[in-house]
Amino acid sequence: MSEKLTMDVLKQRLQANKHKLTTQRRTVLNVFIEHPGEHLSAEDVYGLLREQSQDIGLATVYRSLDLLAELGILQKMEFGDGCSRYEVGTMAPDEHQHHHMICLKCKKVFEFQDDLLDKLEKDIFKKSGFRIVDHQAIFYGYCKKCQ
Amino acid sequence: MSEKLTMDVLKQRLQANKHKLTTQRRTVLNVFIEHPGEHLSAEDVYGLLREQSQDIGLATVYRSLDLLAELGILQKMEFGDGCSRYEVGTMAPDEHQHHHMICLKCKKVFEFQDDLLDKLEKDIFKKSGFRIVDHQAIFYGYCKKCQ
DNA sequence: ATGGGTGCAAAGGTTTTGCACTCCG
DNA sequence: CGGAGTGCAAAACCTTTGCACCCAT
Repeated sequence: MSEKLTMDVLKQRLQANKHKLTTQRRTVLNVFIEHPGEHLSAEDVYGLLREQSQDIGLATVYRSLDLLAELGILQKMEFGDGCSRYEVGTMAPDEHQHHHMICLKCKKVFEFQDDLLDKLEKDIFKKSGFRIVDHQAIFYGYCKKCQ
Repeated sequence: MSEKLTMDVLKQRLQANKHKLTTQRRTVLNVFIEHPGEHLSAEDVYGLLREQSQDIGLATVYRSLDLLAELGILQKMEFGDGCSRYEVGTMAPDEHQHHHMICLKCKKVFEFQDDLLDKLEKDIFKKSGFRIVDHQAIFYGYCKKCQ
């Protein structure tokens, strides 16, 4: 069962880990709530906040993204474009995952729902004893329009 | 059928793409032949070459790695540790893939043979029309020793 | 011989860090 | 209040680039 992402979740997880609920952390999370399904870099978040005339330092954006990822609220990912990107995580650990597909021509990011990787993870544990807690899968190719 | 990685493969692929076979490119490839199964960064390769008293510039290492990846000889990957890493690719495009598992405690990289992702790729194409040509899957967790 | 390749150093881009100041709990 | 969090600028990285020189073809 998925828990919806709200400011309460943030507050709750911050407190549980003895962190403070600051304006900046709330503002950063809010950007992700306002931009569902996007894969934002630190610079993206910083830019969006400055557009909203929100006063925040770039270093704080980096620190907030790190923390939110650590708390499991955001998921960090590398698309190989030179910067880390973040999106709202699945809140629930055993939920179906979505994977990312990047079109090599138009550079757009597509998503695909799937639970095949769950099966693969169980396989890996059975055969090697490696216990997986997270994963990242990126597929490169050509989207319907570009191929 | 897999083609073994040799200097001949390098020579052949360079010529096919109108590039020159230089000492530096041979030396870089040689590092990977001497270090099978490792995931080397540009700095790693540079360091290993300097240990061997091979005279090469860091920029050239970067350029060679880029080129070798472009030629399909090396595979570029991001483990999220701040730099790109490379390893010898599968030479054959439709061969079984191996995935990477990174232990969050000891930071070691483990590998796992599997062809489940082939199935997933076919699935994706069928359902979304996205044609996949490459992928990267990384699993984070705890290895047998560390959990 | 000639143009691609190299080495060096400088520049570029992303992320981290030191430190004084701020403000949440 | 006190210490975690912030902002700023500097530093730390990784990677790319400009340019003069070199050397495979």
